[in-house]
Amino acid sequence: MNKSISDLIEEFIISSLDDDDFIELSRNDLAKFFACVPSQINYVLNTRFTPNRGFVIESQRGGSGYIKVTRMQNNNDNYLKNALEICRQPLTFSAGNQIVEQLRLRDIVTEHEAQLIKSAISTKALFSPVNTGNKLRSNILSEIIIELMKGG
Amino acid sequence: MNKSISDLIEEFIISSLDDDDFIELSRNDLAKFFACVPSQINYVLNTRFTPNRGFVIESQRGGSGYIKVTRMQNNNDNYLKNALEICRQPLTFSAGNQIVEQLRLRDIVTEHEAQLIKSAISTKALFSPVNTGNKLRSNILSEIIIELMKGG
DNA sequence: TATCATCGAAAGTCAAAGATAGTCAAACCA
DNA sequence: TGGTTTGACTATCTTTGACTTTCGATGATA
Repeated sequence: MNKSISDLIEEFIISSLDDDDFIELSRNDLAKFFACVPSQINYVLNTRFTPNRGFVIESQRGGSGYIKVTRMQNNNDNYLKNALEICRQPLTFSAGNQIVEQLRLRDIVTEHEAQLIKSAISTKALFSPVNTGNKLRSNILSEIIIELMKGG
Repeated sequence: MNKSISDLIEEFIISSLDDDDFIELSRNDLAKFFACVPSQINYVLNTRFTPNRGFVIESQRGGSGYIKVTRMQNNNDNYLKNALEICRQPLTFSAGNQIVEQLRLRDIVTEHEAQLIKSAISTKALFSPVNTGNKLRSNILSEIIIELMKGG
């Protein structure tokens, strides 16, 4: 089989993950190493290192920027996979809550964590006349903080 | 990870705050020590030693000028009230994150909880072409589940 | 001696330049 | 025809430097 550059880049990243659960790369260096354009690194990450396949990508731009690839440890958990699938559809408050309760029952989250998540997805948190991302964020954080104020 | 000069300056200041609740520095001396221009010190202070992160900066110009960095230590109840106040305004991702980091620093939430909250208010979670509440809810839950899949 | 002008030594501001990474669509190829 | 490759354009974070503001010290003068 003739491997594409993308295949080689994929292999390189996967073998780098042998030792640790995550690696940090420089997009530009990696592109130079494989003699490709930098955006091809993004292509590989977007097509092969998805949450579905058990990876999480984080990055930072600017001076001393980086791309961090993390291998998930729990991505084989069938319930989580399933829940993620369900979350591709819109969820009512009640449906969302049921998922959170399942997470709790299976001990994937603590009681406290479950409460926080419920606050984050409560109708009140997600309601806003002006639905800008930033306003939603402050709404959600407000509800979480109110939950935290309950003490514990 | 390749640290930027700004990262190093941040670390230096934070470790200087290990012993005391405040330090006084000379902007010029610090700049010389890190072989950078003086205004880079301001950059670090403005981006990393913000009130949201729990620091107060005072300074004096002129002959015997100085910069004083103080670590805030009001109690957690006050902090929560204060944070709730801040949340009445829209928050950028970075501003939201700083609040979550404070919650962590003050041991109001665990590391795991902090990660979950960050997922909930991430740009990706709050982005949706159709900003209905239900769609947002499933977005947020997706990001949280992906975070849970990372394991730990 | 009291006051005031001046000067030098800080720190502050802000915008441009530099260094990364991200997006997206066209072109390419198997 | 669908997955790859490319590159132009964009977004974000850092570094730099020219210009501004403030403060204390010093010296001149009434």
